[in-house]
Amino acid sequence: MPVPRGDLTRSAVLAALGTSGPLSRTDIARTLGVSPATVTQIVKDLLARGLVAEVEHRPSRGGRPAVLLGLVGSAGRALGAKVAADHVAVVDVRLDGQVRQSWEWPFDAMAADAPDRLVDLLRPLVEPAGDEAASDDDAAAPILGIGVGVPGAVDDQEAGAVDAPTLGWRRLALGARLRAALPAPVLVENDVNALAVAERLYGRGREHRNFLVVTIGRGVGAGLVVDGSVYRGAGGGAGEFGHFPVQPGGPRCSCGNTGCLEASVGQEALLRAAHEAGLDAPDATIFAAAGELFGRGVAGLINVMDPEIVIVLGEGTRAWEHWRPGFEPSLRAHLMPSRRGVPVVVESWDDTSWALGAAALVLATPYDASGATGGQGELVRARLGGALAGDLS
Amino acid sequence: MPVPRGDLTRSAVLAALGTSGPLSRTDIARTLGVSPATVTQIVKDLLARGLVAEVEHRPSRGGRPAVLLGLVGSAGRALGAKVAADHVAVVDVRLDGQVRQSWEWPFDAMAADAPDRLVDLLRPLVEPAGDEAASDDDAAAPILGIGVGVPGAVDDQEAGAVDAPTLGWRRLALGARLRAALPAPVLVENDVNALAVAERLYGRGREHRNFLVVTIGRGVGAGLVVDGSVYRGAGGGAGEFGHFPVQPGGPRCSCGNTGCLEASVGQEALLRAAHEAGLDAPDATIFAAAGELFGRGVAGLINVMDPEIVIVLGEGTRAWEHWRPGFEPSLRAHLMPSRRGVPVVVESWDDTSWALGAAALVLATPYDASGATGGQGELVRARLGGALAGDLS
DNA sequence: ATGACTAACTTTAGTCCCGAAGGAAGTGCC
DNA sequence: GGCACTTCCTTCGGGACTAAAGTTAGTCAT
Repeated sequence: MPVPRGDLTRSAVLAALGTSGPLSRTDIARTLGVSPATVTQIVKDLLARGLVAEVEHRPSRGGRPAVLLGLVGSAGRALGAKVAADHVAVVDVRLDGQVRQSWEWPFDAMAADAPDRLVDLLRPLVEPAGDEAASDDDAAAPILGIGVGVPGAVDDQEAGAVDAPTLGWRRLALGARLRAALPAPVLVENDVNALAVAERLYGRGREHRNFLVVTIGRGVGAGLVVDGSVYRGAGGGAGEFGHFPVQPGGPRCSCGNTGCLEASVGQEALLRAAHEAGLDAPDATIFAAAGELFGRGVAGLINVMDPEIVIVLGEGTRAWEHWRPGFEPSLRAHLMPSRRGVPVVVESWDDTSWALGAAALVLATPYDASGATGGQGELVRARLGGALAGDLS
Repeated sequence: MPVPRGDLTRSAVLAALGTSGPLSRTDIARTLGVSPATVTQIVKDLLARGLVAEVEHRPSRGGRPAVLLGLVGSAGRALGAKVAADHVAVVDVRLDGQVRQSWEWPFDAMAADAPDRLVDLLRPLVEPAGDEAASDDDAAAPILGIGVGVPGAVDDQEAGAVDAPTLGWRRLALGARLRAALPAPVLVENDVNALAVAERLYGRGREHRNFLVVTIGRGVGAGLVVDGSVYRGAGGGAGEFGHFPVQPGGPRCSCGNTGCLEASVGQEALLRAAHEAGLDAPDATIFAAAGELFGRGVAGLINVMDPEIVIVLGEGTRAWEHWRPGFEPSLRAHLMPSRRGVPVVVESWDDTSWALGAAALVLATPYDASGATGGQGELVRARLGGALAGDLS
């Protein structure tokens, strides 16, 4: 069923290589649903530009052996920044997803000049001091763009206007501010959605077109991946799982309502519960109660979204053994029968994960067919295409 | 941002005309994001086939007047059938959405030969007795296909395997059975999803690409429209809103769990509550409690999906004045601040609505770019394209 | 080795759609 | 009427992708 997809095929080829490891031309044609002829053409161009390379020859099983193609990791890199209320984490990632370097700085998001401070942090990374630039081979790789993950709703990636109550940001045009001050495309997105993109590119999501990413930590969030791409909703607010009403008459939430999931199982809620019980840290009882609510919420989400898999991430997963006893039974008890088989996996987590997600926004752009990234996405693509071998038209 | 869409552009043109009334060629080009040149080409072909016609000339406002194009309603028709536990409702609908005729028959879905009985009901409609065939001009219009809406999950429209506990159907290959016995393409789909398609084609959904359809009646359901098309989930089960856990420790549901929305606010639950209170019919108190739960559930859905609008449908809406007092305050109390503006509209409802939704499955097929309808969709398209003017290739 | 077979590519002729430029059909002003 | 102006539509050359038919490079039996 040939469904042409415009100039995006070139990006799709990069996507296939970026997400599914080395592939032969025929593999690519098959996975993209594109004709082998087209792949030949496009690969010819990509080889000339130095974006892909012939990696090895897969031994034949009775036919001409396949030539495996791979992305040239050093052909580009991206910066990813995760903005939290009190700090900023940044990573520098190669095109193939390998982390080159990471940083973390204290940051006061509430400050009036927070956007300018963010620029101050990022600018040196985009324009390294000329002297030490040559110290690393990869440093020569062009920066394709900067991804910024924020804990809030972003109206669209093009405009980059952020509503993030926990950062004290209200309709802040972060995208425009950063773009004006930094010499690279900037993509701003909700932090959980960014994680979902990363998961789709490099994680379990590679094998699934419909899945959910759920995070626990300071807040509670969800990323909805629908037909292979992240669903942003009408106003970029899809996946606001933190304000799922799970507890009638529950505690008041920062959003003003009562009974929100986040108000009961967010980090702050757990600490408050511990404090009220006269403890230093949440104990098993507190975690069990939180796990019970979280399990019910996730079950509701699974029932209504019918995903192939659910991936649990976030700082909270470090204490997962405490969550599990409450979570598992509650989840199973509220899943409808036909959803019982949906795997809910908890993945490992480290401090750079959020920032890596933000970087994935940029690295996924060449592969993005939905056009959600708008003009900035075009810029990223242009940098990737033009930077190495110049204009080969 | 030109994104070619393959041979589907022809379908997209029909879609635009079918959903947005008469349009000029330029209008079509604009709404589809396609070049005027392409529209000219395609329209030329469609005119030759008799699928569209030049309707009138829109007076100019200082330029060449636009020639408005419209669908030729009599170019095709579709049957839509809604299967319920105790009856089947069927409609015969023209290409432009106008209902030609409707029927309703008692039906025992639990019977072992239910699929055969359904065939018996539908066959005469597809193969009308030759004598009276000429009585109606439209009867000459080819039947493009038969849409069947069922209250359950359908794995995919191509296979048409149905899981519908309320009908006693478990992995019933309804699609295959009907296709083997009826001389027309058959599309089987969840009834609420079918309604969502109809709403997208003919209702409020015309102006929205992201919205929710929520139904109340015997059961509770939801249809999720994401980026313009109905999201079916991994196993066709997306939108199973009836098993949203809203009431910890609530009544036991037919699915085996407790606290499901449907177990508290479905028709049966309301009648039982009335009976337990010694009443003939649910009173204000019962409706208020149900409305409260329903409002909370809908709020959760809105918070997590971020739709542009929510449309409430189903038999239950006939008694909406009883639901509202419980529903409205609960909904507003649980919506997060940035969702307060999302309109929740209750639409009028009549007995043919479900069946009309099923018919919309077929009528939307020519417009469907997602490929969800598979081979049957191709057949529908072939009938539409080939039937009138023959093969013009 | 020599062919039979298989699978991975490549070439070729053709289709679909686009951008750019131009023709067509009106209004409004002199 | 004549001329500018606006908007709608069409024609034309070109790029992207395809299907179908080759070509290449291996394995496997004889």
